[in-house]
Amino acid sequence: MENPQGLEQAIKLVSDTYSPLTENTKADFKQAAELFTLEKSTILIREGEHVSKTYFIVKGAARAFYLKDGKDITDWFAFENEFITSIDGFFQGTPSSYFIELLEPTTFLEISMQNINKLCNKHHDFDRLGRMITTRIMLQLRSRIVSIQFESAQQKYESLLKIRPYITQRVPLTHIASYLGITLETLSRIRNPKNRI
Amino acid sequence: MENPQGLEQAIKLVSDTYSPLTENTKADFKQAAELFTLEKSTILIREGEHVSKTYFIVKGAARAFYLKDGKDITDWFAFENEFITSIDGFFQGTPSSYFIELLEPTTFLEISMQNINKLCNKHHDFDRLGRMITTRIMLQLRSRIVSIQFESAQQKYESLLKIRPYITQRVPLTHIASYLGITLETLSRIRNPKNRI
DNA sequence: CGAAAATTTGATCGAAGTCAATCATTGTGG
DNA sequence: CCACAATGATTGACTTCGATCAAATTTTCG
Repeated sequence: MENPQGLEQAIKLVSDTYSPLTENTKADFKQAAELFTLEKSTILIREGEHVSKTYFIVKGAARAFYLKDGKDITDWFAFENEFITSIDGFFQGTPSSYFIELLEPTTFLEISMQNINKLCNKHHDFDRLGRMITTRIMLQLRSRIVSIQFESAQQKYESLLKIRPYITQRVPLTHIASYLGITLETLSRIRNPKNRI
Repeated sequence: MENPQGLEQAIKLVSDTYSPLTENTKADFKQAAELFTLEKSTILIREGEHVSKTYFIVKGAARAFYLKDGKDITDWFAFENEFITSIDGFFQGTPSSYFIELLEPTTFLEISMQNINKLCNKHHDFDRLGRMITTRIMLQLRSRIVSIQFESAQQKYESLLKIRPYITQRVPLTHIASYLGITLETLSRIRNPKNRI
């Protein structure tokens, strides 16, 4: 609760981006959430932990990653106006298989599942907001599957650049490579114009 | 509306499977939905069409597929107690990139987006139901991405069998192969125990 | 029963992985 | 404030999994 003004603005952002909330709901939302600013590389969630919170990025960036045979695999990026959490832990109540890490100094809104449930029960429009958020994520996941499934490494990279043109300026290539399901070496070759036919 | 009893049971199934509905909401739901039984191979949605309806499978099976360079790619299966529609067309209002086809003689509940919106506006618990359904699909999509991303053809097939042990009895291998993002030939070799190391 | 559809099997090829070494950039402590 | 360690990215040689092309075989169903 570093800055109540900022929190109000963050809530307005959520409401404007996903689904409008009444002033009444926003007021309760404000009581239920907190705003933080933390430095780059901060780990918000660790593998194996119980996950009770989700994060909405106001300014900055974060990623979700997991370890597969010791290798760091990025599964999700979140930038301004997007949510991030350990999706399995948060929604299924199971221990997190993900880490959530800040990629930049980041200001974010934090809210617990418990408070979300309270708000959902009290306010129809907050439940609606939840539906809109999950719907949007569902659609993002779907198009990612289509992309992964039948695109070459090159095409996958280009598809990502279309959705997130700025990503290479903000995120190390290693994370982009593992997100795309290709190796760092392959990504490097793709990006090198000398290797074009 | 072949069988009003069946429709009532279908609605109970939805409510029991995803999120409880009050009797009042169920009554309105009943007015807004219809029950159909259609034969195998019926196409419910075609590519390019405007999509206004979603389907809940009571008995039977369906798949969503799209054409990529003329090839038939299965993107989604739905069996008993699951929903299916053209996810992009239905949620984004864009022309469908999918076909929806029945894989067996199938009894299903049909409801339009217009009626869903009406029910969502009128009943908080119906909005909640929508949130639960999209949340579940979101989680399914997530674990599918993990599976596609870093599993071998063999592992992907085994992962699918874990979730849907009966699938090979109900669905042609061609569709399973394209769903897994592998060729029919590779799937055939995987399934042949002679090819095991 | 016979045609069409579905599946299996075989031979070959290529995109991307692995392993390994080098080069570049960043940031921290002496 | 520079040095040098650590991290990040590039390049090269070789390998492999699964795709492709082609044909045979099995199953399904009118």
